[in-house]
Parts: sequence; structure tokens; C-alpha cells
Amino acid sequence: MNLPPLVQAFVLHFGEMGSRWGINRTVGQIYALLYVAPDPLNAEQIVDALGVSRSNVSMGLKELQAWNLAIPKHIPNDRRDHFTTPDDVWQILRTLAEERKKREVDPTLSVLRELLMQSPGSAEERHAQQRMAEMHGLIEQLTTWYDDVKRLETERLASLLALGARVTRLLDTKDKVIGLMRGRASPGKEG
Amino acid sequence: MNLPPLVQAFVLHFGEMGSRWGINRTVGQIYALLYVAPDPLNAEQIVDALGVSRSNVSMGLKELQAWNLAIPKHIPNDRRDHFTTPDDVWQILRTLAEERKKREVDPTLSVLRELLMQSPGSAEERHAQQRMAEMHGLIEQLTTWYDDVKRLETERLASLLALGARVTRLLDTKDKVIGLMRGRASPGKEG
DNA sequence: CCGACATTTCAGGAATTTCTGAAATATCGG
DNA sequence: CCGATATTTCAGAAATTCCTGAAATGTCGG
Repeated sequence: MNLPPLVQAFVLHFGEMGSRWGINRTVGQIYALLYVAPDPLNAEQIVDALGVSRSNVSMGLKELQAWNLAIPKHIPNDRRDHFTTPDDVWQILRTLAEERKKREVDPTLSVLRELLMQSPGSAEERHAQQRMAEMHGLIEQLTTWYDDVKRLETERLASLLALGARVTRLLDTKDKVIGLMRGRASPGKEG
Repeated sequence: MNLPPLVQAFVLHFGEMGSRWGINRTVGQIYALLYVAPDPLNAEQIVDALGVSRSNVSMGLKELQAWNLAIPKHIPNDRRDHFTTPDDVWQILRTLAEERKKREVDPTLSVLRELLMQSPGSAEERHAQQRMAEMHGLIEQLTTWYDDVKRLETERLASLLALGARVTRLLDTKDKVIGLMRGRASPGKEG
């Protein structure tokens, strides 16, 4: 690996964290490298930069594409595929959330649904189903919220984040304000 | 493994998902088993239920305790340790978020901070640092929001979730309402 | 302190995942 | 269709992670 020290440190870190994030070292490194590269890179350049085999890079790129975290950029008069990461970090966040949900949450949700359909054959099973129902309810609430929020454009999402927990204070205030307003002006529908 | 079919299906699913969640099969299965069990279980019972070795259960329980996902419950007149999962699913969510942040996000944040302190030695490094700064900014915003929200008690958290993206509609409304209210009543400080 | 039982540690074997090099396949200009 | 170049596939090697059984350690009542 022969990279500027700053880049190398970043790449190595992503490689190490890879295992905690459920991706392997090479995939983490490729992602990090593409993320900080000023221009799209082709497979050969990645091989040179990371010192791993060509086939490993090929598989890594495939996986990153499956995650929508590497996108091929065609460069005129060059047969080789070049890759970048999406440049808007908020978009990356969305992508990550979406893919993780698909892989880590949805399967469980569907198993839970299935198990909740069955009729329990014992007190033990009845209790287990009760617990599964709690888990199902929580996950469903979370995914509903997520489906809702993921449609927000970046600017609104950012302001929502910035607001943080103060939003609940706003909720309290809202009720009071509506009380005051009632019968005076039209504050709009408020659920 | 000799469990009621419903429980067995649940346990097996968690075992399979384990690898996607960054835990191993046994740990996933132990968690699932404890989660649906009507009473705390001791290690021997887990061994019998799952058909894995005693030592494996011991290590699995240790890991779950490190995650705060298994808690020892002392049972009077019984020397053996018994374990349950926290029973409030919202609490489990908090715990999970906290632990994942600690393991998956914080290390990256600190590496980014460190790399951003250094002065770039080339245009390439300068660009890399720029990208790192974007990532750092995003992560910092997310963790600030998270630190903010995690303090909410369950009820408020739930209502925040239920509100979903409509909260931004509320933000728009807020400004209009405050405009209308101005000079008529005290709507309270609103940032 | 002893004996009975409970738990943890850990070396090494088993299972799984990752990585490589070689071969196969694909794509292009001519 | 050919030769040059780019990419993918895949069997097995390498590395890593997981799991077990045996031994060590801890803890209790007496």
C-alpha cells in the first residue's frame, strides 16, 4: 500500500472497522479509498493502492455496488470501469440505512409476522408469542417512522436533526397554542 | 435442541441473523431464548435448550452481559446464575443503539478528528481531508441528535416516532402560528 | 479446610469467511 | 473473426472466528 499518510490512515481504519460493520476488510478499504479520491478510480488503481489481488477488488466492487455505495463512472475513450462513491454524505446515509434495513431488519419482521399468525400450543408458546408481538410492534413503529423520514429532502432532514429532542417541547407548546388560537384564526389541520 | 416449535423457529432465526448483526450464532440464539422465556434461565437450561457446550454458553452470556442485553437475576436458595433480557423493548432499543454507537461510530469519529488536525502535505491530501470533514460533520450531527433524543423517556420517544415526518409540517406551521400570535399572547421561547 | 457444585479459561480442532491465482468469459477496434 | 484488454468466476489456500472438552478457578455450606 503506497498512499499519502492521511489517506492511508483513513483507509486502514475503514479496513479495521469493516468487521464491526459486517463488511470485510478489503471492501472497507476500497470504499474508503474511493470516498476520498478526487477522481473515479479503476480496478487496477485500487489494486496498486491497496496491494490486494485483482480478483479481490473485483468482488469488493461488486459488493459495494450491491450496497449502492460504489457507482461506475464511464470515462470517455477508456474501456476500463471507473468507480466513485456517491458524493453527498446525506445520500450515503440514506443508502446505508436503506440497505441495512433491508438486510438486518426486514427478514426478522417477516419471520415475526409469520410466527404471530400461528396459534400457540402451550402457555409457554403463548408467552413467547406475547414477547414476539412486543418486538414486532417496536420494529414496525421504527420502520414506519423511518419510511416517513427517509422521504424528507436533505435540508429538512438536517433541520429535524438540529432540532433534536427540543421537538417534544414544541409538541407541548403546540397543544397550548392551539388552545389559545381556537375560534380566533385557522391554524390548519393539526391531527 | 428441544423446544416448542414457535420458540425454536424464533431462536433459529436469531441464530442465522447473528452474523448480519455482528454477533455469532450462539449469542443470537441465547438472546432469543432468554427473550421469550417466561422466567430467568440458568446456563444448564440454555445448554439443554440449544444443544451447545457449556463453555460456549458461558462465553455467550458474558458477551451478552457486555452488551447489557442479558442481566443476571439471583434466585433465592439457588447458587446458579439465572439470566433474563431487559423486559422493556424500548429499553432494549436504547441499549442496542448505545452499544452500537460505542463500538461502530465513536472509534471512527475519533480517528476522523485526529486526521483533521493534521496539515495536508499535498492537494490530494487536502481533498481527502475535505471529504473527511464532511463525514465528520455528518456523524457529529447524528450523534448530537442521538445524545439529545436518547434522554427522552419512552412515552415521549414513542410520540415522536408516531409523529414521523409530519414533524416538519409542524415546523412550518409553527412559524405561521407564531406570526399570527405575535403581540397577542405569550407563546413561550421558541429558539 | 473440605467437598460439592458452578463458572471461567484456554488450547486446539472445526467451521466459516476471505483472499488469491489461474482460467474462463466478455468486450472492443479493426 | 482476431487479438488485445478488461472483468468475472471459482477452487483451494490462508486467515479468522467459533466451538468444544479438559483443566483451572471460584464459591458456598458445613
